[in-house]
Amino acid sequence: MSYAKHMDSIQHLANDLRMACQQVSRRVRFESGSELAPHHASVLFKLLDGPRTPGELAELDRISAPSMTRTVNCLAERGLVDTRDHPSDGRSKLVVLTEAGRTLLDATVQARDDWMVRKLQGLAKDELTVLVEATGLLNRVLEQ
Amino acid sequence: MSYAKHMDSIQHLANDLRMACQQVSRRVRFESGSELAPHHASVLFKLLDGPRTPGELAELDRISAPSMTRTVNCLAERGLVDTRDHPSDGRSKLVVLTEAGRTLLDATVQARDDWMVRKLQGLAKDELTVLVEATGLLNRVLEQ
DNA sequence: TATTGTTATACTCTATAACTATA
DNA sequence: TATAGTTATAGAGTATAACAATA
Repeated sequence: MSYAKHMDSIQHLANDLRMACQQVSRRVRFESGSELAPHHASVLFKLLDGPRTPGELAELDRISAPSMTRTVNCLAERGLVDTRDHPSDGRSKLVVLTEAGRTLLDATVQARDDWMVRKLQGLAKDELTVLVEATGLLNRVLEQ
Repeated sequence: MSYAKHMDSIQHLANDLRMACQQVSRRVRFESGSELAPHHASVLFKLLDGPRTPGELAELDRISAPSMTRTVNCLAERGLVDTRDHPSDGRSKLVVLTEAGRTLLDATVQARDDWMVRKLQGLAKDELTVLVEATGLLNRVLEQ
């Protein structure tokens, strides 16, 4: 395979793989029937590892601080998060996942995974093996 | 491999693969620097194959007809689409991509593909082969 | 009478600017 | 003086309900 052709095939792969990933991402949201808006789910996910300040959450989701204030208030009213005083900075606070928040998040993850499992169920074992390897590769390139 | 273990591995794969696809989808949007909002890009993409009525566009993107009216008006003001009379239905119209719309869309696709190419560039040939096969499998399961 | 698209209106998420409290 | 978060206000995208024109 020539250098040029190799490059060309990378570009084709880049386009096809990107579009396939975007399709999966879009359809899992539409078709898994979540009760959780994307930006709400996104915040709750980030609280799984532990408490975060509103500022951290805003930066992680690339939205403004006032927008995150609103989102956190909304999640708190729904009982999905609580806020605590920050242990070392009196200006700040910590947002933590409640039991209800964790339960709803678990259900959301499960619904999305169920959708994906249904899609994968028709595949042969060697095809699943290819996807396992591909997932590892994707995670590796995403670290860049 | 037992049945139970096989099922378990499918669930793990489903979760890992879904999250990897969502990461790709999210990061390609954030990091490829598009001038085109997602819902605008989505409409322009659907016009690549040919003209569509506003109703068709609304249904394809799962938004209401009034929302699509607004989006089409906005795209028309930016010169990215034009509207024509529908040839056989006087109530309807056809939305068509302009030359400027096609140019911007091409640039958007190229920026996203370039992002993906950069991610893939460190991989070996056999790893790229795995991703080519995986892409085919993803497209197959997405047809379901 | 049913359907396509638009207008009227309202709600949500986003942003920037101005403000309060603390570092 | 700088920083974390909130409040005030506005813009954009979405929705439902009511309306116009055509099938």
